[in-house]
Amino acid sequence: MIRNPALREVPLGIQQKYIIVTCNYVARELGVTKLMSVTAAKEKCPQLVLVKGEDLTHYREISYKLTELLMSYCPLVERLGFDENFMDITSIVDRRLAQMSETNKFSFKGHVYNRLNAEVDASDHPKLALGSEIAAELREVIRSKLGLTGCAGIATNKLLAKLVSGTFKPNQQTTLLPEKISDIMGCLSSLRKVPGVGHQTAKRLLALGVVSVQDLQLFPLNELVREFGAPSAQRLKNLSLGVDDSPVTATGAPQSLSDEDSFKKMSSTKEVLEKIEELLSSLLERMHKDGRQPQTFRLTIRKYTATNKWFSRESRQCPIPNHIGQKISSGCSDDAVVQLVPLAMKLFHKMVDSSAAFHLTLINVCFSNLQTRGAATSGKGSITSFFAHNTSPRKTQICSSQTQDDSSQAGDCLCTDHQFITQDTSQKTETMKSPGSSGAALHGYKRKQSSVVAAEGPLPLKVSCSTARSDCDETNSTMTHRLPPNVDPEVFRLLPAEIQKELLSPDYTKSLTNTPSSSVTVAEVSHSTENKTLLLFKGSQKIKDIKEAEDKFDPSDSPTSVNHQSPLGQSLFQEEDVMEEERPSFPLSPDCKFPGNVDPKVFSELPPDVQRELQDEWKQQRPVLKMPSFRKPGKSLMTKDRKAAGKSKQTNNLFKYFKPN
DNA sequence: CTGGGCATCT
DNA sequence: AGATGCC
Repeated sequence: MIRNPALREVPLGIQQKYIIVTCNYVARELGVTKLMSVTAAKEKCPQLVLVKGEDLTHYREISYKLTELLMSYCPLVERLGFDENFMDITSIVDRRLAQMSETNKFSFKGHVYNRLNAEVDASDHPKLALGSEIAAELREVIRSKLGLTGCAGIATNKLLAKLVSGTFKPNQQTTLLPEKISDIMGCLSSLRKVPGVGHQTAKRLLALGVVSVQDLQLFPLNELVREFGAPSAQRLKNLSLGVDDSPVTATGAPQSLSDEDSFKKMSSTKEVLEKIEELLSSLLERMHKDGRQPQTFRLTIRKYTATNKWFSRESRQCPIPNHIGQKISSGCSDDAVVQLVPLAMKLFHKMVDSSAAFHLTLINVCFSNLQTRGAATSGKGSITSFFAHNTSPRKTQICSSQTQDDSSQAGDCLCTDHQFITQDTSQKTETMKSPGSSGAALHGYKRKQSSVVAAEGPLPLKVSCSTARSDCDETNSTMTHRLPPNVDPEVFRLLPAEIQKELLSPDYTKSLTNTPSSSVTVAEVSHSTENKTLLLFKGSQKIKDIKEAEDKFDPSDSPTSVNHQSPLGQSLFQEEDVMEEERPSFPLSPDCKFPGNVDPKVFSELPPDVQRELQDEWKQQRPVLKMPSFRKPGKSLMTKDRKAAGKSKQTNNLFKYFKPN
């Protein structure tokens, strides 16, 4: 509808193959629903206008624009699919609350679940009331800047925000008060309505006699544990009660890019090869725009079988040799296709015996293990990053609102190269996710290399972070006393700050297993307040021509200008700062022996065994410094620890050089 | 029971 | 690498 405003007034369906994947509200009023077959939809609504939607490019672009817009007001934005975003706006709420004078009056914007707005005393729920105001403001910004409308839910956790967001459907918002939690949970017509309870889970619950949400609320936990295991059992039970302690975690840039196509039948290798070429060339284009370098390639297929009709996909994956990876990120797409096709076919033949008949109904190509070029092979904990010329090792960053022993309430620390600007200079920012997700550049900024390489464990002290140097000083002066027993303090002091900090992180000090895995924890983000306010934006149908929207907002305005005018006030990002490219300041070495950012001189001075490890890694034979897929804060620490312990052999040997002889 | 993505857990 | 879940 944005691309063709005339479509706004007609019943419109978006078609992928034989399915209407979604449709506008005009069509819905005429009986068209999502996921309806094209024939059924045409029957119901002969005037239905169809637009092909297999190519997601436009949707993806708008989707990320929206996420980035939200992120400019608050970095804690978590994407859920292309059209939903969770936001933890606690910090904005608290700031407003603090700035508010006694005389200010509260009021809820939009609906309040199961209450008549007029009867609600907003001062009973000041934070949620402010949340509803912020939601209204954000929705207005989204409308004026992007031309999108949508719903929002305001509640005390993600589950509830999501559930309540849909209560008043097109383009409205609803706030859920704590005293209405049981109402909204009890109203759910089936367990399947609970986000997190999918088909399989619902089936298993049904086998236990659990049908409704109420059944689950009352079902004995120990029996649930028997079926699902303790963590899942507790999670399910919590969900049924409207309890959800999962934090909003900044999604950052995607961890994989893929492209796929489905079809009725494909049965020759020639067709397969051509399809793979086609998919690869479009995927490579996206990959190039992303700027990161994939380390892994995966091919997925779906075979037609009578018994296993439509589901069950199988896949094979392999590492991408470095010389090919370079071509991908440098934009030699044609070369890359040529090099990748044989790789893909190899994987294909691992799954399909082409001497016999076969019948495929889907092919998917995927790049994953995406590495930012500045960070070389192993973002955090990487030795390799310290070989870069001209680029000081990146600052670690972290930080949460309110760690346990953070004495100054507003003094949360952030360490990044781009400083995020806030009006309140004492207030810094939040956890970002991965190397490469540099705030404003989640998607498609070519060679937008984040300077954030490492996120690290919670340090129970403040770390000043304006420069690497002061970082280092601070570390030296305040932390050496916590060294593990087998570490020589002399050696320690000579290390770069990042390594120092990592050695001091709980993973090291606890187990000495030398894991490079990061240990950002859940706690900082989610335990910060008792009354977390979360927003969910859902759906978006457009109301205005995008051109109109741009007219309304002076296009010459820098993106920041709206922030100055907006009552939301302080954007955390100074656009110039964010957009400013950090040029890869090291040239790509013509010498293929080393990755482009490795100084041969430094390399030659390394101990032979470390040299060998690194070379092995570069050759992709033995990923000694295999980058742990970045762990989001907030997931099971158990899992992380187990992984770390189990993988200690694969991590680098740096640690042994600290044992004093 | 169809469609093109994504993520997380095992 | 598969299963599951979300949009």
